[in-house]
Amino acid sequence: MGRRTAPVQTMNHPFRAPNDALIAKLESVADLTAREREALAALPMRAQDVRADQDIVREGDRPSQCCLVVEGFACRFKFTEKGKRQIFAFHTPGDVPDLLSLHLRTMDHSLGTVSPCRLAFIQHEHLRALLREQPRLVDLFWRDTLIDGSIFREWMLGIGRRDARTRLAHFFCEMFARLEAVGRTDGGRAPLPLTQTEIADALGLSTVHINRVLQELRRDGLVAWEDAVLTVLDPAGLAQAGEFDPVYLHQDR
Amino acid sequence: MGRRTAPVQTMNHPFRAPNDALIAKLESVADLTAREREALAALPMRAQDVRADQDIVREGDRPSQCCLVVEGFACRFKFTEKGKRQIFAFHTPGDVPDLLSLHLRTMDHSLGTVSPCRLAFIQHEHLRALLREQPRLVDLFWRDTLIDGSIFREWMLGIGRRDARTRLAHFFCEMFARLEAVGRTDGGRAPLPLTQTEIADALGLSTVHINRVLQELRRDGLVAWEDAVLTVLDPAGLAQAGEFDPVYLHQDR
DNA sequence: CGCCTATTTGATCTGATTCAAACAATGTGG
DNA sequence: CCACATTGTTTGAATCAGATCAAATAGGCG
Repeated sequence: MGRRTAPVQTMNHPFRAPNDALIAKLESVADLTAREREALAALPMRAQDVRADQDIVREGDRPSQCCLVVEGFACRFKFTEKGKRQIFAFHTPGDVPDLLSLHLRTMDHSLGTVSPCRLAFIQHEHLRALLREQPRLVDLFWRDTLIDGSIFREWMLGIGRRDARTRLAHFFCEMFARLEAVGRTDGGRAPLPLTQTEIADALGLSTVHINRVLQELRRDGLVAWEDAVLTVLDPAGLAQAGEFDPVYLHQDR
Repeated sequence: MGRRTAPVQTMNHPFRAPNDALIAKLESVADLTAREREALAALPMRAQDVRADQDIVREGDRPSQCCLVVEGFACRFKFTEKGKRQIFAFHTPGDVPDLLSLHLRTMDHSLGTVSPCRLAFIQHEHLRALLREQPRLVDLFWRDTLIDGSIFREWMLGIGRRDARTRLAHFFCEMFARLEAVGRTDGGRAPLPLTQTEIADALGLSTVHINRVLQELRRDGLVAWEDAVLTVLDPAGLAQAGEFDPVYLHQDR
């Protein structure tokens, strides 16, 4: 249904420089000093538009740069030997999904676009220089890595121990909460330019089953989701259906 | 079968001071300078023996200290609202499973012992002082967090997309590889003081099913596992059965 | 118009769960 | 030292959530 038609721009916030996306994200995590903001604004990066479904970095690669998502949605994933895909995370503007390549030589999974994206690439050397100059940013990035891990655990809990309906409801809650935290929502609406197959691969289910469960959530008046836009119709009901408790997102600081 | 009988000591390596467990772990990750080693040896910590199945930190807690595993096995877990448990990780000597509490105020999951353990508690303030004094250690710990995340992703892939037999074989491979990396194996043997229920909770399966699949792996001559000791009888066969590729453990440096 | 991708529906199958009970090993108190 | 409780493992039978297979529908787009 035309999800690929979704423009690079993901609902409001047209950033001038790609650096602004990173600064905004970090400011949602902690207060930045003027000096830190300056240093981040001066961080050299090369912006590039990429269409949907393109690999950015592949399992086994040894990158010398990191990738900042400026606009659009990206995801991290890996295939089973039998060819089944598991998506580990969806990433939104301001995220640096492969920050790990700064400390882990070889990629243990792949990174790709899900919607058309504007990306910005940052050389490791520049990132290292920045962190040497502004050591407190190390703590911020480290903290971000920790939150990343917390989200992985929550997904694991869902995949391992919750039924399909709960999992999907929880997923919608999480995506909405995360997008809200970076100012990408509009009332009860949030951009969600994904296919049902991608959600299935993220939740460890089949596309067919996602479809059926999705109809259930719609029928129960909890959500609407069309034209790449998720609308949460009944926040409390959805949270209850998804056993959603946002503590694990650590948005408090 | 008497796993609770397992002594606090987990196969060789009786550490003198608890600090040595931490130093040994970090040295398996990177070379330490003499100064770093000294600083780590001087890190104040309070050792304590704890019996099996005890909670150390609970979801919702706001710890002011971290916990180092000196001997024994610990695990991190969380319950579903319906009371189902998912275990996210097993931790072995040298690990600091709740290092995240240094940067995330409230625990989003619990930490407990699985076997009798010797633990050592380190006040956040002391850890912070150490990292201020030896900034390179921040990178080591951050790297450790990243590897933690990588392991979470691999578990997610298994739970979401691999069948029970593959999952269990993979699990045995991983535990063996990790224990080997910290010098806790003896030929093809490694301590594994877990119950089938704990493995089930880690792999998102039922105890009954773990039992049946385990019998399969035994019948096929891939592993033996008795008296809390895992014996890998056919490393290549087990790795193949588990689709095991250790890249994600990032043991190379 | 015709192609491609995504969604939807129906029918069937199966890996894994659940329930229930037996069995085995260890530890405990009298 | 035995009776008994406790915890963990094993087995069998019934059931089910979700997968798989197959095909129809529906938009968007060159």
